[in-house]
Order: sequence, then C-alpha cells, then structure tokens
Amino acid sequence: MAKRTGEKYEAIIDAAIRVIAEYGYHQAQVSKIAREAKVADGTIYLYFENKDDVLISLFNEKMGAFITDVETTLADGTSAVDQLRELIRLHFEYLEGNRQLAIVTQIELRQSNPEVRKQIGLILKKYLNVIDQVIQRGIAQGVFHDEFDPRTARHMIFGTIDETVTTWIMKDCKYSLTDQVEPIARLFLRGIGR
Amino acid sequence: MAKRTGEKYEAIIDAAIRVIAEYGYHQAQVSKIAREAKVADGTIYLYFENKDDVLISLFNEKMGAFITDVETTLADGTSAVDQLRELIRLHFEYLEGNRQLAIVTQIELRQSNPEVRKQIGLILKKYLNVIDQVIQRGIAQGVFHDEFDPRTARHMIFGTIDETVTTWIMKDCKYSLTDQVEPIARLFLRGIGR
Amino acid sequence: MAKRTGEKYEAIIDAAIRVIAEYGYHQAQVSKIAREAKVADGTIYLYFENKDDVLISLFNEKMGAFITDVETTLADGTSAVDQLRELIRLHFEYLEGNRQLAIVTQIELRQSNPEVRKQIGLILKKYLNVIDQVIQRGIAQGVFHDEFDPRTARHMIFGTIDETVTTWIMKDCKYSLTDQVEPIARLFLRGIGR
Amino acid sequence: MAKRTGEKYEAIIDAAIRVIAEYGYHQAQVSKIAREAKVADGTIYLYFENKDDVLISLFNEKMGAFITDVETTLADGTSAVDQLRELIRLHFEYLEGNRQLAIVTQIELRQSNPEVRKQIGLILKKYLNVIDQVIQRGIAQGVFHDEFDPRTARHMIFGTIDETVTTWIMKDCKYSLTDQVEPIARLFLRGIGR
DNA sequence: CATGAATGAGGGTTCATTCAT
DNA sequence: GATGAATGAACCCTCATTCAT
Repeated sequence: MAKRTGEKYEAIIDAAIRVIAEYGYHQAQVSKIAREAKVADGTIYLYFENKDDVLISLFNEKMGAFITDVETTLADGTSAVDQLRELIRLHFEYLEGNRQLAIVTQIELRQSNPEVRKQIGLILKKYLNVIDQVIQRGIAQGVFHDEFDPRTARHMIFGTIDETVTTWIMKDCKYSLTDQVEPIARLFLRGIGR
Repeated sequence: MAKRTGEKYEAIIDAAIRVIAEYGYHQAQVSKIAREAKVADGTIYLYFENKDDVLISLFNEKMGAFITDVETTLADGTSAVDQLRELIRLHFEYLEGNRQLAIVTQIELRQSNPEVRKQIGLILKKYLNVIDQVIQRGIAQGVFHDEFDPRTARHMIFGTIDETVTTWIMKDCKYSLTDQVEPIARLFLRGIGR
Repeated sequence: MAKRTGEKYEAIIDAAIRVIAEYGYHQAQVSKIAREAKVADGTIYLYFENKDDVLISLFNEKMGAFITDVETTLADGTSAVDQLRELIRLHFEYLEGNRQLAIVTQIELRQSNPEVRKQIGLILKKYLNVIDQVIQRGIAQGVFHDEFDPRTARHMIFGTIDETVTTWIMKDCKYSLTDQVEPIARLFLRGIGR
Repeated sequence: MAKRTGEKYEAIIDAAIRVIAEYGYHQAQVSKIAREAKVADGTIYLYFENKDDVLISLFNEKMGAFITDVETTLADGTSAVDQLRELIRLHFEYLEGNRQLAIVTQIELRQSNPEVRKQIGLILKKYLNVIDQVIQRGIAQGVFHDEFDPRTARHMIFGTIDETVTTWIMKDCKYSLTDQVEPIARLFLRGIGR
C-alpha cells in the first residue's frame, strides 16, 4: 500500500528530520511534518504506513545509506588500523555534515516508542557487524591483540563514538568532531595506560 | 509543597522502578505507579511536584546514592589504575544487583521528555567528574599517557561502560556483567593495538 | 474498570438518548453527549469502556429493563390471547411514553457498527423468546392454531410491531400508537381473510 | 453531470453489491468498489453524484426493477388472496435468488446515513402501495375483512415479510425461504387464533 | 494527611471527493 | 472519457493533574 519511493517520500523524510530537530520528538506531530513537507496530512499515509513508519524509514534511509557507505568504503584491502580510523572519520564526518540528522538519531529518536526503537536497533546491527569485521580483521592481521573478547572491543568502539557524538550535540556542536578522529583512534589502539 | 521524604516517598519511587521495569516507560502511568505503591493517585502529588519529578527523584535517589558511593570508595590513596578498575566494578556490581533499576535507567528513562533527561544529565555530570578525576590522577601519577585529551578518555570510559550495560540488558542479563570488569579495564589501559 | 453504575452513569445514558434522538447517530459525538450530560469527555470513560459501550448499555438499560418488565407482567396465569394483547400494549405504551428512546432504538441505533448491532441482537433475543413463549402457551391452551411453525408466528408478531412503530416514528408520532393495540391483536388472531 | 447509464454504470453497481455483501457497509470504501468494478476511483464520479448516489441507485435499480415486476405480475384479474400469495412468493424468490443483494438491502444499507435511507424509503413506498392495492382489492372482493385499518394490514404484511427475510439472512440463508410462502400466506389470512 | 472521582486538552488516521494529466 | 495521486476535515480516547471530602 505505502509507496515508499518518489519525490514526496523524500520530502516527507527530510521534513521530519527538520521538524524533529527543531521541535523535538514529542512536538513533531504528523500535521507539522506534513506542513513542513508542503503536503497534506493524508499524503503522508500514501507513502508511509503510519507515523512510526516515517521515523523508521527516516533512520533506515539516512543511517542505512551511511552504513552501506561505510561497508563499501572499508571493503578494500587496507589494514584494520586504517579501517578503524576510517570508520570513525566516516561516522563523524557524516554527522558533522548532517547536524539535524545527528540530533534526530542521537537524541530525539531514542525517546520514540518500543516498536521504533526495535527497528532502529535492527538497522544499527549492521553497523555493529561492520565494527566486528574490522576487529576480526585486525586480529587476523596481527595488528590487534587477540586476547580480548571482540564484543568487548566493539562495545568500546561503538560506545565511545556514540558518547562522543552525543556530547558534541549536547554542547551545541560548538567544536569540531572530525578533529577527534585521530585522538580517539590512537586511544583505541594504545589505551590510556602507559 | 512536595514532601520529598518519608515512607511513602520511598514506596512511590520503588513502585515506579518496578512498574517502569515491567511495563516500560510509555505504559507507566501515574495511576499504575500509585496502585503498585498502594497509595492513591493524589498522594503522589503530596510527595512529588509532578510525574517528571518522580522520575528525576528516582534517578537522583538511586544513581545519586551510587555516585556518592563511588566518590567515597575511590577517595583513598590507591593508584588510578586500581581506581579505574574499581569504578567499573562498582558500576557493574550495582546494576547487576539492581536489574530492574538497570532497565529503568539504561533503557526506559531515555525515552522520557527533555526536562527529565536534562535533570538526569545534571546528576550524571557528577559521575563524569569522578571519571575525570581518576583520569587526571592517572596522568599525575604517570600511569596514564598525558598526550590525549582527558575528555576523550572520559568518553571512552563512560561510553564503553554504558554500551556494555545496555547490551547486557538487551540480552536479558543472561551473562555475568562483573566478569567483564577485568577485560574492559585492560582494554582501556592497553588498547586494542599490538 | 468501567463503573457501570451511579448518577453519572445514568446521566450519560440519558444524554446519549437525547443527543442521538435530536442530532442522529452520525452526529452524536462523544463530546456532544458529554456536554449534554454536563460531564467532561473523559468522565464517560470512567463509566463506559468506549463509545460503543455507551450505545450497547443504553439499549441494555432501557430495552433490557422493558423486556424484563414484559417477562414479569406476562408471568401470571392469564390466557395467551390476553398475554398477546398485553405484550403489544406494553411495547406500544413504553415507546409512546419514551419517544426519544423510540427514535434511538428504532431508527438511529440501526445505523451503528456491527459490534453494537450484534449486542443489540443478543438483548432482543430475550424479547423474541417472550413472544415464543406466548405462542407456545397459546398452542398448549388450544387458543392458537397448532398447524403453523411458531417461528413464523413470531416473525409476524415482532415484524408487525416493529414496522408499526417505525412507521409511527417516521410520521413524527402524530397519531396514537396505543390505539392500534386492539386492531393489531385482532388481526393476529383472526387474520385478514374472511 | 452524472451519466447514470452504460456498461460501467452497471459494473459499479454490481461491484458495490459484491463489496458491501462481502465486507459490510462500513468497510465498503469507494476505492474498494472501484477496484472491484475495475475502474478508477474518479470514474465512479462520472457516473454517480457521490457515494450516496451509488447506494441509492443500487437500491433503485435492483429493488425498483423488482417492484415494477411485482406491479405488472399482479396486474391481472386474479383474486386478492392469490395476489397476496404471489406477492410473498415473488419477494422471497427474488431475494433467495440474489443473496448478496438480500444482504445489502436487508442488513447493510440500513446502516447508511439519513439521506440514503430517506431515498430508499421513497422507493419502498411504491412497494407499500402495491400491498395497499392488494388489501383494498381483497376488501372490495369481499375476501378480506373490512373492519380493520388497511394500513394495519399493510404493516403486518410488510413487517412480517421483512422480518422473515432478515432472520433468514442472519441464519446464513441455511433454509428455504420460498418454503415459507404458503404458511405465511395462510397465517395472514386465518390468523393465529382458533 | 489521604483519597479517587472528575477534568479536558491534544493528535494520529481514514476516506469521500477533486482535478491535472 | 478515464485516471489515481492528492487533499484535509473530522473524532475517539488517554492520562497527568486537581480538589472536595
């Protein structure tokens, strides 16, 4: 039933990002999103099942595209160390270049209802898999320690990136995120211990 | 106006934890919390300003107490390396021993409205300060590198712990959290690079 | 959850009858019924599950009470012929004395959704049973023919009464309904044939 | 504006009957009828003023044709008793042979809005007139009593037929309707009294 | 102090109808 | 004539909060 493609499909998603970023999740009514997208309220239901579907599609279109991007960019034969650095850079660059999207995905969508969060979790899983592959490759290449549980490393990498971006947004994006790529990568590799 | 103390004050907070943990944030109505606490709906407003105040107080009472606990436990003159290990252990032990609270603070309260999340952020700030102090002490003691930005390290430590706990809850607390204290501490200290 | 009793319960049902009779089923919004009952919209949901429940309860309270009334009035040992006459009289008297209710049950509630109509059908079944009993008693007493199917007679009795009342309402209740008790009873007993 | 004739005009009416019979009045959206008729939504508005017009036309085409049929069939010089029997038989045969139509006219269209029901009433009036003529002829022929009000007899005849058909549909058309022609006719003529 | 009945604002969604192509 | 994408008005229900008892 829902079309899930076309000019208005994208207009609605983009409008949703702007509205949620500006007014917050709880003040992002369907009618407000429709007005921002310059369509009628009912038009949204020609392209999406319901409001939840708008939010899930938003995340899927924007973060899903990013994740695919990361997957392909890391596909070549560089070292895991470079891949790790590249992963962080891509993540930071993408969100730094899409600040409204960053606000929506890092802050606002986390307030959404269980169904939306569940779907977002499924999409994120692909990203976590990418991280896992980098870690495994690093171990195989002998550039990462093989003593730790790869999941522990994944928690560190994703948790740190996530926390860094969230803090950056809470500080109103006042500083450069990409400047932190190198320090974070080095921290991951060398740890804080001397 | 709000009493903020007494037997029923605590009963309401404990009821809120149980209700939110069982039914989720969006199904935790004031009347349900009141019923669980065996008080009338209106009684809640004798002890709390409003529903938000219940949630903020909940976080403040439970996590605030924990944070104070961490502050005092780390106060003695041990090395920063041990303090770091101790911090992780306290964090994991506390939540592993309070699984309902873990669900509420890690998952459910993050869906709350901006005001609640803002207050939670303020309370968490004290915890972040404790982490900062451990880092600075480690640098001063010469056991941590001095080249990285302490905030970067803080993001790593808090982000990793947070992500680890969240994953543990999402996996239905099926494995031991405290078993991971040592691996994570070692990862922080030595990094993943060889 | 729903209280289903009390002063406001009745006020809401009575308001629903007035509103539906005046504005018609499709213009009888919950808020209009609430206003007429001098309660808040939400109060309706303290006494009823939902809007359908208001309509079903309306029918149950008013027609259910009437049907019980008929059952007890006919309980004594009079002849089936008198019982038949009494049944028609009670039916006509009740609706002639409650014209708004007559409009609601005869005309407006028949536009309601399947769930409401199904429940109404179940309540009406008791009335059809009363008619059946009168017929069977008449056959047993030897005052009614025993050659016809009792269900056929029931269709005649109920169908005729129903059509008579509906026509009376459609003609704006301009003539006396009770005046027709005797002619109809005689028609039932003697038929139109000479 | 509306064409009111042509291949698609009939296709839409027939589709409406099928859709309403299958899904019920409240689930018979214009778009569903259009799909069933294999035309575009907008095409319906080339042949009908609006949705109400589809329903009224449906009743008019199908029941109007039937009524005309009854009028002509009864036109010859048979006795009123035979005419009465013939009327019932035609009514039952027509609906027994058009079960979907029976469902639509007996059950579903009665849920429609006031305007539609008003128009249906006007069409039905012709049928009631036919009944009236049979009654008057019977009185004139001396085969019917002359003491009762002809309208009372009409209520009996139409009410009974209507109730009989409705019950038959509610019982899923499981038994023969035409089998009941003779018993009902006899009941009309002789009454239930001994 | 405690109660719990009452309040009433606010929003996602459906679907008959239109009109540019 | 035919299409079908777009429109936008309309409504039931929830639940945090109040206040008379």
